Amino acid sequence: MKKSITIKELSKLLDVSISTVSKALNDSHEISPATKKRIQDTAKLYNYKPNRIAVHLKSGKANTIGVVLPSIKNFFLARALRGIESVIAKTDYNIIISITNESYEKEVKSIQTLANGFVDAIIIAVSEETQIKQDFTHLKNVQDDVHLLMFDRVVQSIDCDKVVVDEYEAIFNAVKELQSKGRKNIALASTINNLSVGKLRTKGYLAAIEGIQESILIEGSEGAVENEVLSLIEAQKIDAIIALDEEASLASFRIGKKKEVLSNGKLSLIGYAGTKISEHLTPSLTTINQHGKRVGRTAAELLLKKLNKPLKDPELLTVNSSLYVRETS
Amino acid sequence: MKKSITIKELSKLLDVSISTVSKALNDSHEISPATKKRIQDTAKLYNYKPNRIAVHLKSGKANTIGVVLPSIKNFFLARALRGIESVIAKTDYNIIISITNESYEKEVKSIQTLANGFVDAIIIAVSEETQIKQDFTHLKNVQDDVHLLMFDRVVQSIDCDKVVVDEYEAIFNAVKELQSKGRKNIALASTINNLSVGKLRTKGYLAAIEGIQESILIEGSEGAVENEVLSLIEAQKIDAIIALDEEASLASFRIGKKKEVLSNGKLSLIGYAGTKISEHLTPSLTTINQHGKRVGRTAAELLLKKLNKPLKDPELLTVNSSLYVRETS
DNA sequence: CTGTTAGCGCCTTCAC
DNA sequence: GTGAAGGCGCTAACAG
Repeated sequence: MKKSITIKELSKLLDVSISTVSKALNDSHEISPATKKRIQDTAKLYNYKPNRIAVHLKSGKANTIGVVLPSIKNFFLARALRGIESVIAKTDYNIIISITNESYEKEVKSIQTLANGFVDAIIIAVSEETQIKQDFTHLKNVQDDVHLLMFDRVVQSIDCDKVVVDEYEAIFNAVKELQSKGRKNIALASTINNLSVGKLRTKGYLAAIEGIQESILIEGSEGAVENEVLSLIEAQKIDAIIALDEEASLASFRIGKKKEVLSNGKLSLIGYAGTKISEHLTPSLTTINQHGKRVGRTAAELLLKKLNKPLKDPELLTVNSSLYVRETS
Repeated sequence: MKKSITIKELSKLLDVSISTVSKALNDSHEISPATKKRIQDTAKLYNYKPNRIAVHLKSGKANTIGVVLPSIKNFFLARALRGIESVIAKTDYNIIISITNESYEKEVKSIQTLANGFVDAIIIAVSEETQIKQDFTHLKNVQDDVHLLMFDRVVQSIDCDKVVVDEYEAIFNAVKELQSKGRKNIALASTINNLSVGKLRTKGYLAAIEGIQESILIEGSEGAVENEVLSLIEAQKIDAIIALDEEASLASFRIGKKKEVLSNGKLSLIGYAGTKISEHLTPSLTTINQHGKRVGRTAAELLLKKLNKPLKDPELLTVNSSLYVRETS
């Protein structure tokens, strides 16, 4: 930790002015080739690197994009992150990630850390706690400082660019698919009824069963879902489950497997889960795939576009999901 | 994006000096309660927030720790990250994460982004490509600017704080465990023979079979491992596999399952994989658990300690892993 | 109690 | 072709 050399020190060393060094290092035409070389050489020798903080303060541009995620355990968010990265990597922007662990407080802190100078723009998927609390002032305020883009977990009342998934339609279609196969008692299992996306999916389910069957809602913690699924199966009240998230999907799967109704066609199960685990389950799990990577790419591309011409109105882009039919349906 | 208000603007607005505003906002005792309130009130009104970049440039302290990870798909690294966060969250440091996707180039870029002013310290697990390339100059140089701590994927030749897992012993013990159960033809499957940790694990394996059996090394891509496992099983050349990473574990699992040797005791399998998937496999997978979260916590705690008194010599801490015996062994 | 000044590291007119 | 000066937003002596 001997601290990098500065332009000032370099100027003293070479007995030239600070501005000469600066210009030489920026390859200005105002400096003679001779001194330019002399300066650049010693700069290299001393391993000079411009202090980004100073450059940033001076230029007012961070050249950095902040990505705020509630979790990275979440396979969808992890894929979305990769999508974002794959796009940003081709530009001269840097990416900085902050994880909120679904906490409101951490989200506020993250946003403030990033916004006040660190980054030019923020891509965020709002945390669960924030969506429960319904307090979005930190998100509103941050728009003063940086360009804001939300994806997946989106706040309606905030006017900014957004990229979402066709939650409603995806579930609606999945239910229709089950119905077309003769399923008449389709339950919905969810541990994410606090999330905007969870609510949208539930609406899609309700719309699809409208006039066909009564709704069977299984909501709560992973354990609660397990218990309720168990009693519903034992009472033979259901012949299919749509699970809205990985926890609910695996909980339903475990019970279905234990009760031996998954392989013999007594119970269909469509869930949300990562490809790897879905394929390795026995029987393998039919899932709704939200194309996280594409969502991330779309978000990053939209952001870059807006960063270039910030004038335009906010946009809302939707990425369609698709059903990956495997053995449980 | 109307740009946050600055102290200067505030001072003009209130017709006091810049430093008075600064002091008032920092709750200095030098300022009279009356003006202090007046200033703080209008600051709040205009939603003033200090520009962190300027504070940072001034103080020379970023109050931020950078975490550089090769991947977040990797369950161990994801858990380690959570461990790091859980410790840092209790301090007033912020965390900033950068993902290298196992790329040397991205690692260099990440380090440079972070080091030149952004952060006070860097916690890194080196990327695969870097370990193949064996070019560590960027890591050596960065030590001029920030405190460096490596974990898991560690570079021997660099003198810094390190937190590692007992790779050698863990495998050694796992092999001994298999041998004690009568296994005589234990193969090693790995897609990570490029990594330092992979090499260490292989050494542990070789030491454990020394004088007992010939080594059976299955190395390469996930597909290559699949093929080789298949032919070894068909030739009845092996009765156990130790797989060094999730890909090799799942590849071995798939083949073992397909050939129906996993449930009837013909083939034992010990792997590395996340708890969730390991438990959901049928049969469930015996794994070596490296306690990623504890590794992360240990790393963060060590770093904080060093950040307080930077004088002391680098330390090397080891976190022991444990065997989670499930159905495949 | 309030204000002036200097400076963090860099870049950028504007003089010379 | 080179250098001096000012300023990005903020803090911290030091004066008053």
